[in-house]
Amino acid sequence: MIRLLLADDQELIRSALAIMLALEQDFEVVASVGRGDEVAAAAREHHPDVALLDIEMPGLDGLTAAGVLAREAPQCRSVILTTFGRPGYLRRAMESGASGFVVKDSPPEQLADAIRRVAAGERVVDPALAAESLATGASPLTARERDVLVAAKSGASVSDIARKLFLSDGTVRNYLSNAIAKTGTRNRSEAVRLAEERGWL
Amino acid sequence: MIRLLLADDQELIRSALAIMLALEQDFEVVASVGRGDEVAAAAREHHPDVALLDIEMPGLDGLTAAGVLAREAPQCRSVILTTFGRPGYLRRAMESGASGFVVKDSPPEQLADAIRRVAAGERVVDPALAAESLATGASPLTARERDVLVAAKSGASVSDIARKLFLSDGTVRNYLSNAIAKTGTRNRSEAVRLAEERGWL
DNA sequence: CTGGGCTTCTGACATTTGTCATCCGGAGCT
DNA sequence: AGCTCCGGATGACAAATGTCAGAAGCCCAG
Repeated sequence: MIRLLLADDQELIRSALAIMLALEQDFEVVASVGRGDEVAAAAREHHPDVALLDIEMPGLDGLTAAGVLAREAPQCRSVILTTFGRPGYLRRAMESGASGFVVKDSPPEQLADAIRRVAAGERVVDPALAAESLATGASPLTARERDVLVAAKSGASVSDIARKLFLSDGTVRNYLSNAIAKTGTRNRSEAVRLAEERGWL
Repeated sequence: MIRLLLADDQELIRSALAIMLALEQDFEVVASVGRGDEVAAAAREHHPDVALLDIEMPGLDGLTAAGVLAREAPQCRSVILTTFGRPGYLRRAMESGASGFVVKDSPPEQLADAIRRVAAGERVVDPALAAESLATGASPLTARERDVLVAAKSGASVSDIARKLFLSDGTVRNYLSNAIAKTGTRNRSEAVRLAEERGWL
């Protein structure tokens, strides 16, 4: 019997997944939470073998939650289950100690299969995604360049960003300029979009 | 017996929902598609009473699909089932002839309840969302202002937008300036974000 | 038919962005 | 000790963006 923990902020999806997975004879859903920061406590209480984590959750995102689990409940392996097959997410998931990565539009048997293999100690990754991940490669951005892009996401002006990061305006403009050059885009918004798509933020 | 059609691009979610809904004794899932442009054909073939439509789908979005259904298969009512509770989506859903609107993070009983009521001829809307929809009100943007914002979404420059819409650069700048003023924001990107959140695009 | 709103355009202007060259100090490597 | 790379900064310049006033045509409601 494989004990499962479900973490997804959308109740409807969480319940539906719980019901679907419970139909498999060797699965048992022992806990189900709607926030990333409830994952660790639930794992301590219910001792799941595998945690299914959505990335987008209030409180704590799934990638970070996987890292916390790896430290605090090492007997429980993590599978990231998410909408977006961003290559950068995959990389970060693996770095955070997750054992599996499944996108929400894969066929249902694939999820069950992934869970069984992860429970057995294997690492499982959507093959199409793995290929793309290798192709797009790691982020070319430095830490600061990333910070500036993140701050620019909401449409902030140069001086807004400068104030938020305690930098001078000119420095911010330089970082933005570098980021634009490295991403091969033509302005701030394009750079933000591309970096976000690639999972570099 | 209420006959259901499911349309959602994420296979996992679609299957999970199908299994969950099939557990209700008075529901029968008669069709399940992954693209908006397959909805009408499936409805013609399987005569569902209620169609559950996600908004984000390849081919044709759920809102437009609801409009098509209303014309081509009027005996089938539509329920929009989506991740985002954007007030503007609700308005557009109702204008396209949908009978219900449920967000994906509502509790599962609420979905079943909504389906039954819609099948019985009622209109059903998430109450919290309805309130917000009235509060934020209709879009203050003119058709052209909206066009320009849509074109600006991907980070295009003024002249890119101008070429795409067959306008002069100056005109585009005026529309952008108006849109920025009407949204009470401070630049293009903020205006785009806000308008998108409000469902004005 | 007159006024008002929307669309489209122009030109002028101030501000913001993006680019470039250059500089300094610290961390890390050889 | 030298070298290089990165973070941080300055100043200057060109290009893009945002603002404003004005003007013409169009359509619709009163």
